[in-house]
Amino acid sequence: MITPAELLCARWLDRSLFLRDPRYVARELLGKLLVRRQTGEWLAGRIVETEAYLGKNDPAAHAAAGRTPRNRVLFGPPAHAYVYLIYGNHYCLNVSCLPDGEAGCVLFRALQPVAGKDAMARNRHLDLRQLSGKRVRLLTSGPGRLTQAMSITRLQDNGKDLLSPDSDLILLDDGLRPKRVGTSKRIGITKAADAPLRYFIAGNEFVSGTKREFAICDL
DNA sequence: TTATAGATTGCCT
DNA sequence: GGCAATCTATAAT
Repeated sequence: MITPAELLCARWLDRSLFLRDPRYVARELLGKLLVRRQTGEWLAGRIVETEAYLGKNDPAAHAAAGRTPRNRVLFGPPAHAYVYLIYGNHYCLNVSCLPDGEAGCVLFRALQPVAGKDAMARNRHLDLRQLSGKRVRLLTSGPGRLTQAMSITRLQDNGKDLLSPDSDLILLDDGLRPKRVGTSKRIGITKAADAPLRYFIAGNEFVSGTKREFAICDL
């Protein structure tokens, strides 16, 4: 866990990072902080697992079908939140990449809680006292879990600039760098299922889908 | 207008 | 490991 003072010292990310290819951004975001600034308490999680979704050449990407009302954020300026409902139950959070007009994004698949754990547990309707050992993973391990923990919804958050000082949902860098990064196929998709576009901090207990095959990336 | 699949999760055996 | 829950974008009538 990190203190509110430490969070205030964390740096903003440079928007130019998000102009780059989602595969690069997905790796670069590992170790960074996703922060919900709400009155009373800040919630923050370290990004430990991501997936890259490309443009029209990636059949698994929402952008593959071209611009629609749902995916318009993907075609907009970089570093904005793309939030959508999946399976009628869960929200997924992505950040847009590449210049305005070009689609591409990174999906946030898992966070390690670093601040506001109590609020996260409340948002998840879980009792923190019962989350001993490996069960803490239930807080933020998985794309639907982390959005619920951070109370991210399409109505509230879709289209928000994640680098704006006015935003209540932002990305920060506290200087931590992952020691080892793993890569594997993306999880839960049927099209382009073999592309190795998932990235995670190797060994981190909040990473989802651990029993699958992976390789260690060069940093 | 109706049908279907989906970047998931949680509860069941 | 199997499968229901629950909504909606998109495809098929």
